[in-house]
Amino acid sequence: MAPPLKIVSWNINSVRLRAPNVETFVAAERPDVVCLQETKCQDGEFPLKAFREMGLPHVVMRGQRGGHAGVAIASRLPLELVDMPDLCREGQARTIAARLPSGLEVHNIYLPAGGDIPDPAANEKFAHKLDFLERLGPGYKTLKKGVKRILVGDLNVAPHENDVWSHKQLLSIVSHTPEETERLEASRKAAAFHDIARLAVPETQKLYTWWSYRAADWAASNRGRRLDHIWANKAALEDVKVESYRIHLAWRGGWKPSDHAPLSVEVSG
DNA sequence: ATGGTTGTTTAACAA
Repeated sequence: MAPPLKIVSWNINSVRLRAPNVETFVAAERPDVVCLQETKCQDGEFPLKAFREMGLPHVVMRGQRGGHAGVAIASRLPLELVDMPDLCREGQARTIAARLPSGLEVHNIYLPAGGDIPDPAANEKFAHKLDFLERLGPGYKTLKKGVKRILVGDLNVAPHENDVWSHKQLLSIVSHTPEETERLEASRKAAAFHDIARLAVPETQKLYTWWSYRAADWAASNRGRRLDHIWANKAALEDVKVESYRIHLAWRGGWKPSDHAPLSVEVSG
């Protein structure tokens, strides 16, 4: 039987600065596919050589000018770009998808953070975030059925009560408002995706993937949020078995860490 | 209740 396929999602917050972090992570965890968000570099600036040396020579990427956003998929196996739904009305570099030799599609999304004020009338960035969330469900509904798809990324929404350190205190904080959490769940269900984290870990258990840089001691205060996600559709779950789901906390610490920890899922079959 | 940090690109902006 073939060994499991290990897929990672990581908001790296500048891939040029943190290529060494990716390198130590890849050496320790040996993932087959690494999906990155907030690469913050244009395509010509991507550290391809470092990824080749990590054993991830196949890279598809989408960067933009100005040092914002940017997504990439790096893989041990060959990748073939596939079309994605049009989710970003601003045309930013927030989505990329590729097909593996097995036919499994990996979709990588960096959803807008949405600014600080949770009011679409007062905050254009929040309006954009809600629009992106609303496009997600219908966008995926139009894609061909029966294709195995795994969707990963920094979706910048913590949907459940135990996806944040304090449900009550975060209800009016962007990332956990009902406007966002309801849209995310509605879109996920409309697109027939399953939330791998909550298949693997009961909803009663706290799960975080992001901790603010602004805390004096992020681990001690542990005021985290689960902003990063791994979803799988029915076709994928019928074909493969989820062997593990992990949040790699160690990489939130160490040398110049991203404010997001990497997530991994192993699928076999 | 407020401010706290980081990265990119150059004083401001996004997160």
